[in-house]
Amino acid sequence: MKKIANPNRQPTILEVSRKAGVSTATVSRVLAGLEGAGDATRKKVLRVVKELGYQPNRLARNLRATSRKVVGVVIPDLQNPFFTGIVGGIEEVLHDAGYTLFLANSDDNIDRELIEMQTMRSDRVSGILLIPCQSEAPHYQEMAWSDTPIVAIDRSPIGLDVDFVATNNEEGAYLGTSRLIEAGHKKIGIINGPEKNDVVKERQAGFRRALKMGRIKVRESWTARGDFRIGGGKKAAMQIMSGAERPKALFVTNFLMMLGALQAVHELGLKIPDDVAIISFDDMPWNIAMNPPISAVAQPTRELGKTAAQLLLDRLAEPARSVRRVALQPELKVRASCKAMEK
Amino acid sequence: MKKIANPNRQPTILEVSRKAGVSTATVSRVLAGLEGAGDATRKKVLRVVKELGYQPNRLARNLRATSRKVVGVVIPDLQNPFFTGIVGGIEEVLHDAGYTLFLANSDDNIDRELIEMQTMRSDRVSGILLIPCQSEAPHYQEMAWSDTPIVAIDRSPIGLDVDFVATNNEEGAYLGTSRLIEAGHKKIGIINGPEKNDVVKERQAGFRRALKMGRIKVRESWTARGDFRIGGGKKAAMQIMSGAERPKALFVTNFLMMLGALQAVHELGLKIPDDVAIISFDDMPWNIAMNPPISAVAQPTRELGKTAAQLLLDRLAEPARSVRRVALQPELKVRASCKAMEK
DNA sequence: CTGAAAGCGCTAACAT
DNA sequence: ATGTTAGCGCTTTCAG
Repeated sequence: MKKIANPNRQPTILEVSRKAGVSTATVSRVLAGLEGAGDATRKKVLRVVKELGYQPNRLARNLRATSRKVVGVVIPDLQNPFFTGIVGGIEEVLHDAGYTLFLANSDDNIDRELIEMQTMRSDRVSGILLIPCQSEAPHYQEMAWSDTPIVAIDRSPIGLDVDFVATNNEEGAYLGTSRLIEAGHKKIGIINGPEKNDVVKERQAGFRRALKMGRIKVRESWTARGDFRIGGGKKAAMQIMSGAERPKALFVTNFLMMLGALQAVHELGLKIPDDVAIISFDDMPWNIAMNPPISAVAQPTRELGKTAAQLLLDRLAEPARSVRRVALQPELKVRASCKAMEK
Repeated sequence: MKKIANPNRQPTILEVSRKAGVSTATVSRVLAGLEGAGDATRKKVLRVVKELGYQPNRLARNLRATSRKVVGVVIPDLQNPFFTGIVGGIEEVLHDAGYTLFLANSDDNIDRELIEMQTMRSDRVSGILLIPCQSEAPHYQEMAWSDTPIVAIDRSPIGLDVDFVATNNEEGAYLGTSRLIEAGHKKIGIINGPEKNDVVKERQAGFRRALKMGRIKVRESWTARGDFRIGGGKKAAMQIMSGAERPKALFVTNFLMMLGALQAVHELGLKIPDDVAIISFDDMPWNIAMNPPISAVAQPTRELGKTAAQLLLDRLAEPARSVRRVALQPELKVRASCKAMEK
C-alpha cells in the first residue's frame, strides 16, 4: 500500500479513495459520472470529495487524455478594444463549449508571438487562435505544424494555410468613402496604416474604388500613413490638414488614429463636420458620446471572435476538413460627423 | 525496451532519446541546461530536438514539479478598458518572470467567478489574481484555501483575507470634487454606482468630504446612481439635469457612466463646460480627443496590475508573509471640461 | 459493481 | 558523464 507523502498539498484521488474505503478507480468512475457505480459507494465518495475539498488535477488527467480543453489566444495588444472585443467573442463560444483560455500578448513583436505559440504548444493546448502581428514572417512557414490547429483572425499570415476570419476590409473602406461622396464631398483625404500590412492595402483599395466610382481623382498630398496609434493619427492629420489646400473630408482607417486626428483637428481650430467631415474604421461605444458623434465603419468585433472559435471547434471535430476563409460584413454607422456638405 | 505507440502525435522525450542514442535522462538534462553533459552528446541531442521539432510536455513536467509557472486571472468584463489595462500590467510583470496567464471572464457573475477559480485550482495554477465582481459573496469565506494564493484587485472581497491592491478611491473623489469647488462651483451633482459596492461608498465619501470642506451642502436631488455602464450613466444624468433647478457641475464616478452622461448632456442641448462642468473617474486615451477634452481622476491602471502581480510573486517567494493591502494614488487630469466657472 | 495494475511524459534520485 | 528507475495523479483496460 502506497504511502501518502503529501504534506500541505491539495488532496489527491488516492486520499479520497482511502478515506472512502474504495479504490482510486472507483473514485475516478464516480467523478466521471460513469455508470457502474453502486449508489452507496457513489454517495460515500461524493461526501469525501466534498469533505476534503478535492479538485481533480487536470494536469494528471490530461497527461493521459491528450485532449486538454484549453485553447491558446495570442493577440498583439491587450489594451486595444478591437482585440479585446474579439477575445470577448472567443471567450463566449469557448466557455460554453467547456474550454479554458490561455491568453498571451505578443506585444506586436513577431519573435514574442512565436515564443508564446511554442509555449502553448508545450502546454498541449487543443488549438491556437492567433491575431498575427504581421502578415508576413519567416516563422509562419515552419509553424505550420500538423497537430496543433491554428485559426488566424483579422490578418492572414502568409505561408500559414489555416482557417481564417476577418472583416471585409475592402468593402468597409468602400462603404465609408462612398458615404462621404454621396454627401457631396469631392475633396477627400485618407489616413491609412503601415504600408506593408494586408489590412491596410485592402482598405486602401476600397477607398480608391469608391473614388473611382465617383470619378474623383486621388490626391497624393491628401494621403498619409500612421502607425495605427493615436500619435501617428495626429501627425498624419496635421500633415494633411495644415497644407494650403486641405480636404473637406477625412477617411481614417482605424479608431486610434481617428482619436489622434480629432486632436489635430481641434488644435487647428477646425469644426466637425462643417470644416471637415470625418468617418473612421471601427465603431467604439464612445463614438456616440463624442461631440459631434463620430461616424464609423463598424467591424463585427465580437462576431469575429465567435466565428474564429467556431472555426476551431469545427476543425477539432473534423481535423481533415478543408481550410475555410470567412469574411464578415462591416456595417456603416452614419452620425453627425459626416453630415451632408453645405453646398 | 518500451515501444513507442505514438501515431500522429507530438514527439516525446523518449523518441528524442532513441534517435539520439542516449537515455531520456540525458535529454532531460541537456534541455534543462544542466552541467554534466558531454559536448558531443549535447550537440547531438539538440540536433535531434530541432529535427523532430520536439517541445517538452509541460503537463508531464509540472505533474512532478507541482509548481506550474502559470497564474490565473479572473476579471468581470473583458471589454472594459479599465480591467484590460490592469491585465496589461499583470502580463508585463508576469511575463518577465516567466509565467503564463490563464484568463477567465466572470461576466460579473459571482457563481461563474467561483467556477472559474475552481477550474484554475484544478489546473494547479501557482496563484490567482482576482478582480471580484462583488465585495461580498457567500463563497469567499470557503474559498480561503490555504494553498492557492489569491491577490484581490480593485475590490476587497469580504471574508477573504488576502493581499489586495486598489486605488485610493476616497482620495480620488475628493480630489476631483475639490477641483470643481476651486473652480468656483457650488452646485455640484454626482452620478455614482450601485449602492452596496465598496468602491462606490468610498467615492461617495470622498465627494462628501470635499463638499464639507467647501461648506457646501449635499443636495439629494442632484445625486443619482447608475450601474457603472453607459445606459445607467445616461439615465442618471437625464434625471439630474432635467430638473427645474439643475447643478452646474457633475462628478461622475466611472468612465462608462461619463459617456452616458455626455450623451444626455448633448441631447439636452447643454454646453460643456459653460452649462455644466464635468469631471469623471478613470482617464481614458480618448478623453483628450473629446470636444472639449474631458477632465478625469486617473487611476494608475497599469500600475494596479503590476503591483498585484508583484504581490503574488512576493507571496509565492514567501508564503508565510503577512497580508498586505496597498492603496495607489490617483492623479487629477484637469482639462477643458471643467474650466473655471464664469462669475 | 469494484479492484489491481499499467502507463501518460517527464524529472530526480540513485547507480554505474 | 550517462543510464536506470521510481514515481507525480490520474484514467483505463483487464480481472474478479
